[in-house]
Amino acid sequence: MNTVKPIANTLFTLMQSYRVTIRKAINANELGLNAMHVRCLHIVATTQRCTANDIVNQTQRDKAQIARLIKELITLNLIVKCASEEDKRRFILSFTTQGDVLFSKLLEAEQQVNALMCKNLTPQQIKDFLSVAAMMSENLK
Amino acid sequence: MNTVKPIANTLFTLMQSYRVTIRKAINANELGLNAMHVRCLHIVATTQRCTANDIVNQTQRDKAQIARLIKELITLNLIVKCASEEDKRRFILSFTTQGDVLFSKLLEAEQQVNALMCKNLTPQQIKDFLSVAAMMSENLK
DNA sequence: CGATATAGTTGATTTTATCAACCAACTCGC
DNA sequence: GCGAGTTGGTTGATAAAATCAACTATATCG
Repeated sequence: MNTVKPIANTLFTLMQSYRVTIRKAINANELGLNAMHVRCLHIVATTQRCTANDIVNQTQRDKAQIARLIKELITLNLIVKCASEEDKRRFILSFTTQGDVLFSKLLEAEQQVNALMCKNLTPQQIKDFLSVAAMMSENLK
Repeated sequence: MNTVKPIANTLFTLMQSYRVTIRKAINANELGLNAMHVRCLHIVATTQRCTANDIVNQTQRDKAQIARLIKELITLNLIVKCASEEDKRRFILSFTTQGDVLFSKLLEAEQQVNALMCKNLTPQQIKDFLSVAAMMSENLK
């Protein structure tokens, strides 16, 4: 029986270590944040006038799940929603001051983990790595 | 607000594409197999005299979850368990003929996806990619 | 030999995700 | 302008996945 170890195993191991390290760094357990919460925060941070629908589209997840995640983030006082002037059905999501603080902490943790990951690697190695990964991703579309 | 895009995003996108492509290739939905089933199959295939406890240790998951996954794989007639002679508490897991067939199909699908991922990349690029990934993983330990 | 540890099983519960239905607001063709 | 169809978001119900807890049989060790 062929037991060749595919590329995915290597990447899986890497992503698993990454997740564990980040969660520890932002105290995710105590804050009650899971991976999807974090992904939502990233999207709120990077999408102009972010709506629930933007998150649905970018995560390819169910509307109900996203609505619940948003509600939880609002309850945690990390984001607020205000009515859109252009379309009364939609709400614009933005960070609270507390949310800003937490997201900054998250970014800092991510950058520290990035730096740790890249120890003993040259900028060229990292650049090559990223471009290969991007091409692989593109090859799968 | 700093919105630097970390390495993890690139990898996340790649892993997501990989998962979707593999699942399609082995008809995971029809077979009722999820990612954890597949991981268990991989571990059964690569671990001599594999026991439930081996899977628990390698996946760092709860005993109950692994027991249930194993039970499901047995129900699907993909694996069997027989008593260990050395220790009456444990069972040795192995593939059925049908399980062999499915796992071969899984490996083939993985190799095809690997090949697709690596299109237009040189062996050296892939080798570098893997060694960088492995070093990153090692850096996070 | 008895206390403690371990492998596996199962019940109960929690967490996460999905399906379904709904309402308000918007769009578009007539 | 109007009505049928579409869209954005909410909530109930349900399914799937994961975790916690308790247990029994077996093994280990002082």
